[in-house]
Amino acid sequence: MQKSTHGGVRSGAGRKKNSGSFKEKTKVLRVPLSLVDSIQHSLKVYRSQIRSNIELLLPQDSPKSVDIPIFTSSVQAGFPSPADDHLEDKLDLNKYLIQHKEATFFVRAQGDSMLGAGIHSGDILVVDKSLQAVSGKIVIAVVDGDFTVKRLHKYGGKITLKAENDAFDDIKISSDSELIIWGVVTSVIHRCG
Amino acid sequence: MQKSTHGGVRSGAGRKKNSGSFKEKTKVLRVPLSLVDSIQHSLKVYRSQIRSNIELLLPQDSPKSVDIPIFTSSVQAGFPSPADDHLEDKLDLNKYLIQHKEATFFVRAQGDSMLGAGIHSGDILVVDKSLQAVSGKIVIAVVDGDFTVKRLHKYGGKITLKAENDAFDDIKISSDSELIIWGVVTSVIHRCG
DNA sequence: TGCTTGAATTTTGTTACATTATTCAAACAA
DNA sequence: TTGTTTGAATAATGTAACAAAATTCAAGCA
Repeated sequence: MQKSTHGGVRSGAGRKKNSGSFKEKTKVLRVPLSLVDSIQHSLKVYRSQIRSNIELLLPQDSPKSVDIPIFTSSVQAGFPSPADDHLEDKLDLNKYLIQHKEATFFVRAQGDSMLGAGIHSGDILVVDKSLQAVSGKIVIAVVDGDFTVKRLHKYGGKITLKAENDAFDDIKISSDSELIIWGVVTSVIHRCG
Repeated sequence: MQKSTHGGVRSGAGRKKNSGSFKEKTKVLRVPLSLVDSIQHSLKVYRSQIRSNIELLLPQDSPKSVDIPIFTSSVQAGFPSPADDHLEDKLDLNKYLIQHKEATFFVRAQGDSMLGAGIHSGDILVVDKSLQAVSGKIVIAVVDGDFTVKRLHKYGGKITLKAENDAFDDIKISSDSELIIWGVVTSVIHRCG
């Protein structure tokens, strides 16, 4: 039997640090069983964000603690509550664009698949996670782990994510693909420059 | 040296199952460092809920919009016809009491410290977690791990949780006590029995 | 009868471990 | 030379194991 000689010392080889799905160190935590599912759901979404290189901007107000909301609506364990001072009567834009501060995020759009809907690459999308994702809305969705912005169509029990650009294909949601509606796009901020 | 004879078999002794702070089994999960803080914050709140034996009722999720006719006129000559589909003068209690469905919870009040504000023990409180906890609001707060319902007072940088009943003392928030504003009470449902 | 004590048992935060995934240069083939 | 294959090196990741702390309660004591 010929011994392969591919072997030998390979200094410099090996997996790189922070090459995991979170791109950072991890830690083990003990949590109650009833929260396991929702935490894991959140981790899955979080992973997708990172994988898709999504730039997530939280509504200004919580400057330092970048709290990614952990628990989605069905869980009662609380969100961090920013019980700050009140500012009031200023900056109408926030009030105008944001209905649910706790559920609103800004996402920078990538790609041109939604040009027809006025969404250019680089635009900032105002996303409300608390809105019902009804047919016809433009949604941020996670399909099989990948983030995408499309218009949601539900018809006859079939779900389709439609691109608003002929150069892009629609995404038909088959029964074995995984769809997570992450939020509904309520506004688009496009900067001319 | 006298050997104490307290020892010996003690069948039946030992810590009881599910006597931990979650009152259920736990599991270890590996999570990214950047989420550790917010998860632990949520766990702390969750623990407080359990410790205080809070009865948490989530808004009914899909009860098909419970429309109850409003009797606006002083003359209630007959019931409005249910066939009178075309809405407008109908009130959906859910819609009326709940502004942010994702952020709204019902909590059953315990104790009489807020009698003056019309909150009786056993009442159901509608709590909106997305509202700003400004001075003067009745809030659900977690003070050093304990749930409580009080009126929030901020004055000159000092925070006080005021009971609405002379038999109860106010809670002054010192700098080393921990205050988490859990939500703002928007309505009280009192059942006459 | 009531208080003290420590054995029994569980919780809980952390470490250890085994398996999997990833990376890359040496070895090989063209 | 240039590209491809291979497996050693290294890190991620889910789970098991562990130790320390917390809790419970009956035996022993006053």
